[in-house]
Formats: sequence, structure tokens, C-alpha cells
Amino acid sequence: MHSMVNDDGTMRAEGRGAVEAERPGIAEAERLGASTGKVKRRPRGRPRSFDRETALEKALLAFWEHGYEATSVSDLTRVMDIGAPSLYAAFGDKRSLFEEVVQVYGTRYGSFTDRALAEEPTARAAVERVLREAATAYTEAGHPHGCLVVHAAANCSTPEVEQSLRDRRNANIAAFESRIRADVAAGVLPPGTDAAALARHTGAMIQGMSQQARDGASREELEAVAEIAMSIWPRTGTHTG
Amino acid sequence: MHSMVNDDGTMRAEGRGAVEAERPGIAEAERLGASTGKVKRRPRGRPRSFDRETALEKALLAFWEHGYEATSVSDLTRVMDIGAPSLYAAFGDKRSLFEEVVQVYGTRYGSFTDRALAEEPTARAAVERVLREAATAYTEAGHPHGCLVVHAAANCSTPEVEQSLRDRRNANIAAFESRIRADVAAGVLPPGTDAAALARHTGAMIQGMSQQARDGASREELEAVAEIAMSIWPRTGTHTG
DNA sequence: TCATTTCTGTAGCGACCACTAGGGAAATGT
DNA sequence: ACATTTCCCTAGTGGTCGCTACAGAAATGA
Repeated sequence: MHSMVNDDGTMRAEGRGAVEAERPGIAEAERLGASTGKVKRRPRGRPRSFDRETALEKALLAFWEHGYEATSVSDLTRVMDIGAPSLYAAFGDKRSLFEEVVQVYGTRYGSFTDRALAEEPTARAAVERVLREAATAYTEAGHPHGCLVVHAAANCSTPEVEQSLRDRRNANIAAFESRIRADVAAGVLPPGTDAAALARHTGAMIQGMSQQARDGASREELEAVAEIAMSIWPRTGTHTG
Repeated sequence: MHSMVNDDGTMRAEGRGAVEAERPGIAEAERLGASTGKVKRRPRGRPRSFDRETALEKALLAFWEHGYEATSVSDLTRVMDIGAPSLYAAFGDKRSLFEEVVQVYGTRYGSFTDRALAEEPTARAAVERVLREAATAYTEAGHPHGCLVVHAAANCSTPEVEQSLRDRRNANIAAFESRIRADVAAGVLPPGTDAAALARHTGAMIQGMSQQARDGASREELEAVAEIAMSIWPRTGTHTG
């Protein structure tokens, strides 16, 4: 009973013309390809009655807050405001939906690490920015606290799902390590620097901060933690120590 | 079908004497009060056929590995090797069993923080010992990696359970903070020290190291992380800086 | 108008969840 | 021997899980 249904449970039986004019929005905009300019032929049959991206975002927030397993398909259909068959038709099964959610999360909320590593001149500056932005991102209003990648597959009885997020976490640490190694090779960091340990320390800090955010820490408190954590870095500028 | 049951599913109908001699161990030892010397009257009816502590330890390991919700009562009865009614009779419901497990975990596996805070002369020494012992404890063979208190109630749809472990985590951080504050007051740490932030940093490190242990980090790797983390502390001995 | 295609809601699948009634079995005290 | 107490096993309870068969509704092209 979402829409288009009267209180007595029967479908509306208005004239065709009136129904056509009632919801021209979604498929119409997609046909015109408004932003991309790509002209997409409207598919043959009945178009779906909900916006796929909006529904996906709702699923993202639900998974973020409660995790993969604690979020039931029933929960999902409720917050997405669609029926179960529509969910399965549009997103495959629950696991596929979660994978898509993780991907969207990565580009939408979890990209600050990649951006910092790409844009900052040194590993240290990148890590400092990552920790500072994590303090903000993990406590922002409008979405659950902490990091979906850290928490959403904890205690998950589907090993593939748990492993998939674990891989993402470890890949992040590997990215830190290679960036640090590059700075060591370039003489920005001292030759004896243990890049692996430094990278793992950074990963542990991020994950610990995420847990702290879930446990109620504020942005200011996490920023103070981040600042303390940054004091481990050797005090070198761009010259070898 | 655990014991005392034949392959055809019928109960054994041997002579009374033989049955009595078959399992004298558990209740007998309890009656004698072997270690404590306390003489405990054997209770009136049929004694339970399993050792309560052993079963509790099995439940502890199961909850530790899979978390509160992902560990089903069916899982528990299997690893504890008892029937569901026996579990409910001996431990109450699933939540009571988990609470008891958490308590046992605290005294059995998670007491190194309290011990370090009580025994070490300075906050810094205590934290250093905590991080070092965490590196060992979180990667020990014979039990799941990481900390039960950190992970077992993640994504838990029973808010009270989740909150209960959250309270334990935050209580640990509060303990760090008051210990640090004491050192600041005593002049062991500089007057400007931000005790709250330092304590939260320590908590985040522990939680991050626990996550790392779950993600496959070795003891040596965690020790390296701990050593790096200790470099944030002001370089003072027992004299004011 | 009409066949075709696709979506949507209903209604329910088998499996598992936490939990328990009830009866027989095994200990007790007398 | 016998009543009493307590435990354990069998066999379920109602509820929720992820998922889907089916039929009608709403779009298409001809």
C-alpha cells in the first residue's frame, strides 16, 4: 500500500489520460537524458514507479546504520517504500543490493582517503587530512555515524560479505603503505621508517575513530584524537632527517 | 542426541547401580567442595549432566567469534553439547547467557586493562602495558582474535545489548582519563595535558588494534603499531616537564 | 484496438529464529 | 519401596528470515 492504491485496497480506475498525466516525471527525465545528453530510449513495458537512485540511497542509509545482516529485506522494502518483488527486480538479491550500496558509499562518502592520497604532497599531509576529514565525516548529521566499511559487515554470517569489506579496509592500509614508501624513497621521510607499521597505525586510528564515533564521540573530540595521533610522525619537512 | 541415548533413539535401561557408577564426577566434586572447602549440599533432584562452566566457556567462544546476534541458540546448543531446555534452565534466555559470558570474559580475558592501571606506576606505563598486552591477547591462538567487548554487539538489533558493551568501552576510556588526570595532578604529566583526548586516543588505538587483529594482523604487527602509538606521550620521566 | 512487455501487489514458500510444554528419566529423602 | 524433585529429550509454538509464483495493472509498438 504505497501509492496509487485507494484505502479500500483497490487500484484506481481513472481514465487512461489522467493516469498518464499523473506521473510523467521519472521515466520522462530519463528518456530525455537531461544531464548527460545521452538519448535513452524508454524501455518497452511498464516503467518502474520509483526512482532507483533514491531507493538505493535509502538502502544505503539503512545498511549503514544497522549493518548487512541486521537490515532485513522487510526493513529495506519499508524504508525504500517499494514491494519486495520490485526490490528483487531492480537490485537482484539482498547481497547484490548491498554490494551496490558499498560501491555508492565508496564514491559518495568514503572517497576522502583516495582524494587525500592523490592530492596532498606528502604521506604525512595526506594522513593528516584523512584523519581530520574522518573526524568530520564520521560525525556528520544526516547519516549514521562512523564508517560503513568498518562496521556494516561485522559479525556477518555470510563470509563473502565480511571478506569483501575486510578487503577494502586492508586495501586502504596498503595504499597508505605505498604512499609512505614513496616518501621514504624520495627522502621526505627518514630511511629507517617502518612504512607498514605506520600505515597500519593509520588504519587502526581510522577504525578506532569510527568506533568512537559510533560510541558517541563528537567531531571536536575526534579532531583532538586525530591531532594527538599526528604527533607520531617524524618532524621532517621536505628534507631528509 | 548427545549421550545416554542409543542409536535407535531409546534411552538406556540398564540397572540402577551401573548407571550410578557411570557419571559420578561432576556433582560429586561439587559436593565435596574440593578447592574451596565449602561443603555444598547436593541439591535434591536429578543433577545436570553437563559441567556448567565448561558449557559457559564454549558459549563464550561462540559469542566471541560470531557476535551476539549471529550466534543462534541452535549454534549454542551444538557447541555446548546440550539441549535447548537445558540451556534455558541453566542460563535463562539467550541474553542472560550473553551477559554472563561478557562477565566471564571480563575477568578471564579482558582484565589486563584494569590490572595495568592498578599496578603500573604511571598512566603512560599503564597504557604502554595495555597496548602491548592487547597485541598479544588479540592474536592469541585458542580463541577468536580481537576483543569481544568491541565486536560482539556490533550491528545488534537489541539496543540494550549494544549499549551494555558500549558502556564497558566508554568506562574503560573514563578509567584511562582519570588515571591520566591523576598523573597531571601529581606533576608526572605536563599541566597542559588534555587528559580526555589522550584517553580517547588510547581507546581508539585499542579498538583499532582489535579491528586489525580481526582483519588478520599478527602479534608483531600490532606490537609495532603499539610502539608507534606510544610515541605520542610527552617525554617526561617521573619529573615535571 | 490489441498483443506484448514489464512492473507491482498479494500471498505464501521452506528454513530458521528464540523459546517452551509435557512426559519420561534419574537423582533425592524417607 | 516410594513420593518428590529436578533434569533432559521430543516435538513442537508463533514469528521472522530471504525470496518468489502468480495475476493484474500500466506502459509499449503495430
